[in-house]
Amino acid sequence: MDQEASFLLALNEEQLRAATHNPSSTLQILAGPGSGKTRVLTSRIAHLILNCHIPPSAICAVTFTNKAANEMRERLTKLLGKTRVSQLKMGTFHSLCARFLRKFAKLVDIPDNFTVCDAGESKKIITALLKTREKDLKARGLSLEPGQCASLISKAKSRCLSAQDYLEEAKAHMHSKTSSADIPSSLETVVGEVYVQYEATLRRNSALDFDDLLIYGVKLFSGHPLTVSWCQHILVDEFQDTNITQYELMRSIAESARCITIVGDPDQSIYGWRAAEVENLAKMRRDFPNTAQVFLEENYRSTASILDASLEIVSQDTKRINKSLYTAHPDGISPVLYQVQKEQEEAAFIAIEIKRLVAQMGGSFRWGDFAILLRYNALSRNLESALQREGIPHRILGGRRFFERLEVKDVLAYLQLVDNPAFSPAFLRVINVPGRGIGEKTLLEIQQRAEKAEKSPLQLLEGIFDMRLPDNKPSIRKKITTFVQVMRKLQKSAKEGMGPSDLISQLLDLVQYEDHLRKTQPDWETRWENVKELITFAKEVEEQNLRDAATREASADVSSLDVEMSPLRQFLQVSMLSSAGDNDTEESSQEKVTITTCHSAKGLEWPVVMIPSVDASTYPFIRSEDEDEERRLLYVACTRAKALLYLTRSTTRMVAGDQKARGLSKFIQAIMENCATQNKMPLFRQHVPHLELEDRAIICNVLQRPEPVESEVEGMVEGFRRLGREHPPQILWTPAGQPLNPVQATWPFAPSLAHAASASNPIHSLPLPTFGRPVVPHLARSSATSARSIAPCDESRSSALPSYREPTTQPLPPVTVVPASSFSSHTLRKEPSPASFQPASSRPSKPIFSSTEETSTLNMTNAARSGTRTPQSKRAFDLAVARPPVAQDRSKVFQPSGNASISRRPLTGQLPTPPLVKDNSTPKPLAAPTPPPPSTNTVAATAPQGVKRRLGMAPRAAGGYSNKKFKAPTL
DNA sequence: CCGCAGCGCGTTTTT
DNA sequence: CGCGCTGCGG
Repeated sequence: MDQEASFLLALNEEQLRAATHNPSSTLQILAGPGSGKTRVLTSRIAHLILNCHIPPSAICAVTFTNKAANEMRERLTKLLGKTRVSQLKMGTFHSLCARFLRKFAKLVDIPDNFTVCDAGESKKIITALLKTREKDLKARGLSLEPGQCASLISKAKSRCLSAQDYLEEAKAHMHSKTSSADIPSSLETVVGEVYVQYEATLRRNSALDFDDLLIYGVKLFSGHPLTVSWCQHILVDEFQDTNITQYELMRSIAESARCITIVGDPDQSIYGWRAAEVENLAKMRRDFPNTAQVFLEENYRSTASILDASLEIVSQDTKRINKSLYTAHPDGISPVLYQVQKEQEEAAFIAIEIKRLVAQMGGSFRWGDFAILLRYNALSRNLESALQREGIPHRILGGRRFFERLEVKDVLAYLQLVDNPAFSPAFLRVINVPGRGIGEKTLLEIQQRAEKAEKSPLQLLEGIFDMRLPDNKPSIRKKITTFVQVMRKLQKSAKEGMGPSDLISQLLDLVQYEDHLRKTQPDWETRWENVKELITFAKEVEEQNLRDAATREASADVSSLDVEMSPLRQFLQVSMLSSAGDNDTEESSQEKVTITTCHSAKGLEWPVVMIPSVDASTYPFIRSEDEDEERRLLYVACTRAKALLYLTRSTTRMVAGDQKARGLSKFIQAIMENCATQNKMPLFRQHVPHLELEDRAIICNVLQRPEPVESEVEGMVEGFRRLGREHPPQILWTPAGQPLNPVQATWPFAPSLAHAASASNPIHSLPLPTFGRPVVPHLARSSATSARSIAPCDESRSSALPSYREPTTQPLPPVTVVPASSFSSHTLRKEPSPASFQPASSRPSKPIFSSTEETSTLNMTNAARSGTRTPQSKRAFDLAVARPPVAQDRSKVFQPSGNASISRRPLTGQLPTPPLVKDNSTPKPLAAPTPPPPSTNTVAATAPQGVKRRLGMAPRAAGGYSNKKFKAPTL
């Protein structure tokens, strides 16, 4: 092992074993959440290159998302340097296949200018195909939705079944009278026929859909072994989410070397709906009998109480193979369950709580430390409103939403057509954009004529334009003139090598796209912004390409993949295969609360995670067929949290315009009941944690951050208190069932409409001191207690601690409604609120859209609408109701020195006796109630501004926490 | 061909 | 409630 191998020293025993396992064999790394699998994967790659002397270009690393690929690339660059990393074959299955297919298109009989067809376009094609069968189906009493049909075809492709295979399978079903689980066999035949036509359509259009990229990849690699002979080792991340085709792909790439490393966790398998096969883990061991397994069971991410609760969720699955997972981290704050009556209250709770936590952590949390994880995107509505109202900067990692917007798709369609004139989905999209008086009828005629002449629609129009072909009776030549001219101009520019960003600019100019938006779209301004955003994106891609080309040149990488691609084609491919959030590594995103789905949160982590809508219709999701997968999904979401985890729900949900009652998610209900009947300490606490010095110490310890200075905490807490925010009244879970009585008190959300509207004045938000680099006396202690610095100690791992349980919880009293927190116990007044304050610059540039594509509009007005002002004192809430004697928080285990007592113990749900239990059940107000300040200026003035701090030592590098650019969030 | 009004429907997850 | 689709009139 040479001296470059210092990276291996950072690994624990198991990680090291995984990273350095015999490179010429197959290996499965089964890694629980937060067990450092990315680190192991990158270390293994570095090991292969530095110690085993495998050339980087002979290594293939596959990730599930582009984001994961980018992160891995970043980490590897630190270990290996740019040059070597650029030579790695790295990316998602889809992007890798696309790159190889461009280069070797001829070998699998496709044109090299193929267009990647997105799901929307696929669906449109299928809709059109189904339309011709509508009557036939109806006559036979059958019905087939385009979406359903598309998904069946996609699933077939995910199993590596061609249209013919599928039809045969359908036939077999018919004869044996065994119908497939999804549909009756009579429909299956229809789907098979549509599948045949769909394939033909794609080929005619020189298009591949997402699944085709994989299928043709398999064809290429298995039919032409020379195209993968470079591969000496392939590594696959998130293996539990691969489907059969991806497995075949992996196998064909590994065909000659047979050296494979995979990382996976069956507990985190959440893509079954997309035909992922957890079975692949077993299949791999059958196909490669010498496959070794390494288990990574130590969690470095979360506090013990978060891990405990998460495991309690996932282990409800009786079929699950029990796996151990432990942490050396302290218990920390137990996960919070907070239930309210209305969805708006739930959103408001989250927004207020984020602010409260920021204050209580005295600037050690920034907005980017918070994530709100949703079951589906549409749940973001209320949250956006609430966050906007509170002036909390946030971003929606809506996945690919950006590339699905009308204006973005329009522009892309033009460019697709430039690159691939045969691609009629793009033609159909833009032929009448901007309006050229070409409607359904004209279009139909064009399509029919094109079909007859065996030409693409664009070719036909060019013929008519050049008068090589006759015009139609009502002339269409006039209508299409500008269109053809535009296309020709763009094609010429593209041929001359013009980059995509300039091409877009030229296009926008030629078709007067801004005018078109202004005329047709009510929210044309944001849409125009998006178009400009696309140009920026294009520029970034261009620059990246140039950089890559430069490093490639320097390294004389012969086996490189992307050399021959035109910048336009490159850009289109990246656009189709990446989601908006992928390249979102900008610092700006660090300053924003992240809202995203549980699915796309996979592999990510945040100090604070909040999961709303933990109700019976969402977890498991009503329409989901696989309850176990839903449970795992919640598990994945919970295990994203490092220090604090919140589950919230409202007892009613708006469905179809009116409120419907909804119960607590059964996954959580079961846990609550369990704890109650077994008289166990609840795994979820039902009041918001009041963070004390020791809590901050533990949190900062887990996050490997310096602790805040107490004066800072006091200042920010006071600032928060002055905002007068209160948590909406809580509905307590009780063992007997709930809720007893709905809350009668109306709960007006603090900022009035008037304030929300006049929010242009940002003064009312407190400009709090920025956070320098404090000297942190606890730092040494923090690192001493941090998990990583504890030497692996095997006996403690296996030895079960005495299953001792302290009878802690008194049966809960029949209180159902609890007022808000007792933190802001003064009257709500004309307190200037930061309601909806958000400087234009910090507003998300990718606008907040509703879940549906294209026609969605910015929905800011709703936020303002929902608050009704009730200038009544909320004091009653604070004073009248005593804190319920909720169970003591076992997280409050600490030693007077502030040194958290840390035991390395398996998480069994049974607790060792705490040496000292601090009762947190009657939190005191942070400060005596004071009358609200008379004016905004006072607020600003009283804020402790400009407190200068000494610069201290830099935080531990391992923590990855740099407060160089860090500004304390402004409340 | 385009814009508007009315109606019915229904809210997943992603490369 | 908001979206998309349909049918009608300019």
